[in-house]
Amino acid sequence: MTDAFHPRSDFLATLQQRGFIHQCSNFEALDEKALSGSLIAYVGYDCTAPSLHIGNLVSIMMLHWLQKGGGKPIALMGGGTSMVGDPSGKDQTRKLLTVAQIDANKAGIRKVFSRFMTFGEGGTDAIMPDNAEWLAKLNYIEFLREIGSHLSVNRMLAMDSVKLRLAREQELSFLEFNYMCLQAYDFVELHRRYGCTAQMGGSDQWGNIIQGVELGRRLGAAQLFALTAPLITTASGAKMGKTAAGAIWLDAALLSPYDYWQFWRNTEDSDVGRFLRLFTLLPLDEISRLETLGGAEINEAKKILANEATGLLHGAEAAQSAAETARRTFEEGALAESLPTVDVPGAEFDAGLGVLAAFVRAGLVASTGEARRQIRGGGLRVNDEVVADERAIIGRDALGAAGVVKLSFGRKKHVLLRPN
RNA sequence: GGGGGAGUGUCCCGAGUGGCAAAGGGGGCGGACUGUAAAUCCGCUGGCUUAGCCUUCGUAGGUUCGAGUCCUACCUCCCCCA
Repeated sequence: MTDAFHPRSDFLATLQQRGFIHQCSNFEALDEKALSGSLIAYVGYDCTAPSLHIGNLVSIMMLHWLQKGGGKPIALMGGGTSMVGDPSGKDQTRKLLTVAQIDANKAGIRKVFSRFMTFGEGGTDAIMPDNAEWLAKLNYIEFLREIGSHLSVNRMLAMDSVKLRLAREQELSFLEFNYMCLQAYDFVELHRRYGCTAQMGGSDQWGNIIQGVELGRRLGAAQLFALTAPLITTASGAKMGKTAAGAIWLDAALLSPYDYWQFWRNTEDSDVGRFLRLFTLLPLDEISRLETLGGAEINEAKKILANEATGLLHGAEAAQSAAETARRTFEEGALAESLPTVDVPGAEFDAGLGVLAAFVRAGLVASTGEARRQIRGGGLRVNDEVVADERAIIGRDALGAAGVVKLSFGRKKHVLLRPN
């Protein structure tokens, strides 16, 4: 739908060229608004996990480009909506979170944003309100009269998120059903408070966002806009960032910069160009050059992707250090001391540490049973030697010059064990 | 309120008739091949002090040498009737 339209505003032009746009409620009018330089737009983030993950990165980048294009980004914390839980795209009701959990999650989530946009009091400075500010003190009857009277149940029942649940005969509680009402109200409230006129999000949010747009119109507010990004999958169709180890978290405490760098380094060939456009700030002509690299040369493009993406999130220094660790580990086969390290009491080394326990201790495998299986499959190595005997003992003699033992799980996951 | 059906390995789907650590997928992980890619092929995919032991089939009891499988009660969900 967007190919035919050529936005005049920097903001939309950039988003379009970089592949951020899936749907827009009114492309021309939004472009007009952005061109006038007064576009204020928001993305909502629920506090359902201790950190945001890579799936949230697309919308964060949208906020970044918004600010760069002269707009004002609002990163809305869903402290209030997290009390309810968004049923979109889910088959089952999510467990209700406690207030304490939500607060803890919120604390983990908010710190990411300052890396992607500038916060402050100025006209295009980003702000970060929390919808608990207005949702928590809502009066039920008042809400029903003021807002509920403008929301159509017929309309909501027709929404995909609801229709799918009903069609599959899966429970949809009244609580969850209200989520979209609250999100619609958020949009209107942000317009009242800050003059926000656009809401952005993933394509799964389209229905919820449109509810807000329509509510705004019925309440006689100014025209509101919906702008969604496509669901990002890998070329092989998998959802981004889903690995057995868990989600690709944006918080360094949950996923080290090194592992984050590795995630990007392992991008599929056919995704490199698309990901460079979405997840880095590199100029487009540079990206087109990089994506024409073929064969093994595309590895260079992947390194640049990893450097840029990691640099954005964790800083250039962390990115460089991750790149260096990877270079030594993979290209030289040398022992890089900056690999993730686990300390083990020296006494255990003196006594001799069983391989099985050692790998569990390093966090590379989940149980001794798994360690055993991996040994049978040839997947574990100590100091680059394949472990053949599950009864093997790691003692002080295994410590190399650097005073550490290198444990490897597969080709790519390495941990250093250090006695202390 | 009456009648019928369903809940299986804590990733998901899903066989399962008294001998079951439980078929088969998907997903994931590992190995081979490569370029730290994809595709392909192979292996693994409850826990432990692993010739063995322990814990799993909605929950709690019961029958039996032995129960995912049979019986009873309960919980949850779905369908039909009211």
